[in-house]
Amino acid sequence: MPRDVTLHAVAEAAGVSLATASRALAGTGRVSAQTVATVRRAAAELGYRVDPIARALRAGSTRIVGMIVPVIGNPFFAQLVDAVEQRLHEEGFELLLADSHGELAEEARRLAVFDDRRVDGILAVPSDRRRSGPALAGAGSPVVQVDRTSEGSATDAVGVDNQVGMRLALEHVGDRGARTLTYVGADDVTSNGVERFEAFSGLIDRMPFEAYAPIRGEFSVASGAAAADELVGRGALPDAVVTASDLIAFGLVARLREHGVVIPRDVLVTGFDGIPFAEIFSPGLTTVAQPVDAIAADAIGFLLARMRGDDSPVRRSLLAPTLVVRGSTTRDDGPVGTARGRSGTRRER
Amino acid sequence: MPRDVTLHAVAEAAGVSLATASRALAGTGRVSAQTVATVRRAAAELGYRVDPIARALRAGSTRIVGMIVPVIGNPFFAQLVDAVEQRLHEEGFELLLADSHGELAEEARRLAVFDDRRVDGILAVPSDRRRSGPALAGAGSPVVQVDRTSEGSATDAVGVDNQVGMRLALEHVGDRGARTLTYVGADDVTSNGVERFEAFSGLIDRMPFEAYAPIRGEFSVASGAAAADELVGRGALPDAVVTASDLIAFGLVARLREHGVVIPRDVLVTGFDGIPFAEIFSPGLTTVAQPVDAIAADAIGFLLARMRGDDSPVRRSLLAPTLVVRGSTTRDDGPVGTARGRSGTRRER
DNA sequence: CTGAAAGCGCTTACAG
DNA sequence: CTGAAAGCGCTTACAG
Repeated sequence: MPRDVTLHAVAEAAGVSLATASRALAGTGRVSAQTVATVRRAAAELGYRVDPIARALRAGSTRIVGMIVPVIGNPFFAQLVDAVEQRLHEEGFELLLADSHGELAEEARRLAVFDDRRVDGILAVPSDRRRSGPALAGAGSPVVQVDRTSEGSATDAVGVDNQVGMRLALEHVGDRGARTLTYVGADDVTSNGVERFEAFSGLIDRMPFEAYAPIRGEFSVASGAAAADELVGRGALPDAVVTASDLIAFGLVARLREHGVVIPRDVLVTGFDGIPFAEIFSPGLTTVAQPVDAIAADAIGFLLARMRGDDSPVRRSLLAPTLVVRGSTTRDDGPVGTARGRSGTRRER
Repeated sequence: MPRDVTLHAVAEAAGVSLATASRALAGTGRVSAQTVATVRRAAAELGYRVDPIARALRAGSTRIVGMIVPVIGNPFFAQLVDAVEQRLHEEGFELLLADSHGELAEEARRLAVFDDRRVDGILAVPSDRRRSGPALAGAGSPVVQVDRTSEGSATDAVGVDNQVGMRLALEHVGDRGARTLTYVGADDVTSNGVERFEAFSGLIDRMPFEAYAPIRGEFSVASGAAAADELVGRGALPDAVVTASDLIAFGLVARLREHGVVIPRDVLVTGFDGIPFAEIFSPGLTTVAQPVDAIAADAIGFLLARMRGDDSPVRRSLLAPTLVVRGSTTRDDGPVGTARGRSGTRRER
């Protein structure tokens, strides 16, 4: 369908040329205040809205930002997309959303489409720490990596400070009396998988804990459930399990329950992310909550700056998370430890 | 940044005109097989990809579908967006996502942007049954309403069969021995709020239940929690609470627990939607699961047909949900009812 | 079957 | 400060 009211109509109504009308509306170039007023009035009366397609073809800017996430079905990414969409819209941009489903090839394909579509910028949650780099580096518009990073693509990045997060979780379970710990997290495919594990490992050496062999899989409920089986199979349970995501913690707790292990009575459990569901989970999940809105704001701030041509050195913003304490680490009968000693309670199903 | 390889370059390499190159690539018009092959080879060698912006300006089609949801943070909509994005991509379309945050004005604004952007079609989850109509009816491209419907906009619609869903829930709790029921759902602002309530009301008259006064708020955890307070305040609890969404059920169960009411021992509870979280909730939530993939597929099917010019009568597709039985309605000690009689167990906090 | 030309609706040097 | 003109990269009548 043809446009109803074009710039041509506005120019005609205002009695000026197409060029002047364009400049008056855009507020660019030297145009008399008088002319600007006349043109703007005409545009308003006619209900003129610039055609983004024509502008994009000519000016090269689409005012669209592409965002690619591993999977929108993960509540954490849903929260992130929500925050991003809102802020982007405030800035006058639209969001083109793509889901890589964690697949590298799909990710590359979607990034290529972003290029074809001439998005002005890209927000990417890379699917693979070591292999997402090339596709990101090859993008035709500025890229900001969000939540996760990949090697080999020197772009701005915004994410949570995993070091701080892990320390919060560890100090908390320590305060609650835990002495033996098991880490349940994700493998080395993602930066968060690596960083959270390394943060845990580094901190544990300087703290009065005994750490059992870590279990590493994926950021998923299923993976947490598998970890529960593994833990129970080992025999002695730790005082606490520190996980790398809320989904993992959910799966872990749910499966431990089936094994007859009661949280927090038998084991303390912490999550990571702070998704809304952690609050209504039973028991409420103590978790390291990410400042999602701040992450979105910073990421978009970086992206807008790059889009304006900012060529300052690449920067990485690490935002501090906060600990939200709930039932999964708090028991009515006070801190664990003294009462239970260092050996975990063994529960058979 | 200027395009690297344009149609012009392809035409030159193939030794044909721009027009012929365009037709050969599009597979439109009469072009000799020989020419088509030559042009396609040249395009492949040069790595040519059509510029969607230029094509859109000229041809009017963007191959972008806009989708507006009340809030992507709601796991049900996240699931829906996930399914839609996947299918749309299979069909060669991109997804422009907008979030109305349940506000009518925002919804209208986002729909206007979709028009400006010349999306080829719109998938909408209307925020208001009675007031979203005009904005939808005024859209410049085909619209399919998904999950919810609004009055006054005669568009295709796809959603779950609420009648079937409610019947599944009611028959199930009946089988489990419940005789007294309370409905906890959403108000009249959305079509699902109305339909689920009316389905409940209509069915209850023909079934051997005694229904207590319904409680209606929003499709949210907070609303479910408030309903729990209300229920407990009334004194006698029903044998079962049938809710209109999983989020409501979560809030309800979590708050009832704080009041000392144990599910399913004291009250059976059912949800609606079938979001992934229902499975790991404790107790697992028995819920009416929506066929999300089928809903997405149907919606996109309708939309594509309209985009192709199909002008058959407006149709509405109602997809049957299925019941997923979990712990919130199943107790080890068998059906309720006989043991507990018709009066609900009263629990004080 | 193929090509020359117009044109989608803007923006932006280039003149004046 | 303002206008005439070119052109972004395609598609599509219109001729032939």
